[in-house]
Amino acid sequence: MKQAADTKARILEAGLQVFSARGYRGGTTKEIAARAGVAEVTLFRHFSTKEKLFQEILGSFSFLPMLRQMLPELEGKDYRDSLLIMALRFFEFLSERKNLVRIIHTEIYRSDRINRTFSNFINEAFGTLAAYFRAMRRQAGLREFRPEAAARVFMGMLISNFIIEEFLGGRKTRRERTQIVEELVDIFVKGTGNRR
Amino acid sequence: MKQAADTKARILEAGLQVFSARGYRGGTTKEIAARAGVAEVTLFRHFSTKEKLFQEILGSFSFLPMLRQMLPELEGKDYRDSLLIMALRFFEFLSERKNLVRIIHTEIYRSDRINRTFSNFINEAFGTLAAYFRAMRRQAGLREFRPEAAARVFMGMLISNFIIEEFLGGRKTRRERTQIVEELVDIFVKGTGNRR
DNA sequence: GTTTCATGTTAGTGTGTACTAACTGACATA
DNA sequence: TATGTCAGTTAGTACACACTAACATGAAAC
Repeated sequence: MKQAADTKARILEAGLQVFSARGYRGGTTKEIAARAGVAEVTLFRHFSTKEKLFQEILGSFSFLPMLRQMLPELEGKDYRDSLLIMALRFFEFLSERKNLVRIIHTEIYRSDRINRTFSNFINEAFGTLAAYFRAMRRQAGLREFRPEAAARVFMGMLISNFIIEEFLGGRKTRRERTQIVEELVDIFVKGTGNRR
Repeated sequence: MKQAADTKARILEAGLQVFSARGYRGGTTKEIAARAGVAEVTLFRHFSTKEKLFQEILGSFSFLPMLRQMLPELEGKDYRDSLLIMALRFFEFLSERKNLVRIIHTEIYRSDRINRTFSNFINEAFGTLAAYFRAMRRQAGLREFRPEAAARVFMGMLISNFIIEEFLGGRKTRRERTQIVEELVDIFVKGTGNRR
């Protein structure tokens, strides 16, 4: 039974990789099983259908808990520093879940479930971030701007730059990536901050 | 022969819709033919393979000519006004090609050709925009910032917000959309501009 | 009126793929 | 020793899908 759990985990990991590389339709149970080092029939013993396997893989994506946990930690910190930390952690979060991000990115129109999940995720993240900006605007005396708009700009520039860096651009070192994120954040901070 | 061209166009349009809704693998020649109102065999008379049809559909995407044409028109205009015009036109451009954008968005990892095409597009657009920012920085006396970073932030916030609005969010009126874009641009202008 | 051209109809072929059935073997536990 | 669990092997089913062959039809061009 310990072994069974292990096998299941290997299949999930293999599924993640294969679906990420080939999409849901393109990823065959045969290839997934091969990559997991099990017989195809074993895959079906753990997951009754391909769809079930897919759903289970998706279950692990959520950024919100991390965001919620991060916000209190930032209390008292400088506005720019806070944003930089958030941005870097967000980038890291996405990096660690690259394969999952790619699946969501490509399957989002075809799967109602992904679509709903992701819409909720986006809306909650926007809401939470907007609340943060609203608080900071009072507290740190920022410019006049709609917090919702700021949340959109912030997340938007991060997500799309992550995707471009990660999936389209050439490999970057950690150092280079930090530098890019820093520049993005700086422009944003000047766009919403008061002085400096 | 006039009729033949017309039939071909209908197949291309149907292909665009079907591939957009179901992806390349998910879009069947049967469904495309049905939507175009032709027999499946007619589709294969016009396009020897499904792949050829797909490639021909993709051929029509390019933003760069439009960007190049737009830049001279903006000469002499206010920095903020210029950016707002560019942003709105870009949004409109994407809206008009919604289906194509969706295809690129989802097929980009699976098709080398799309990947190359799109990488070039992004790099050229970044380059052109960066040149614009470099010129403006001198001319309009903007803050110190790396033009490449500015180009990234600008395109990034627009693209990702377009995708979120268009494919995930609820329907928006033209007025609301303009408002959102305006807010994004404002933050960006404050982030890079000198005063105001 | 005959030929040509674009398309339709019907009936396939070959292949890939999700999923199943039936049986076998290895190992752990009681 | 007996039993239950987990996985492998082999062989298969059913279906969807890209693509083809052969012949028919209707309209326009000559």
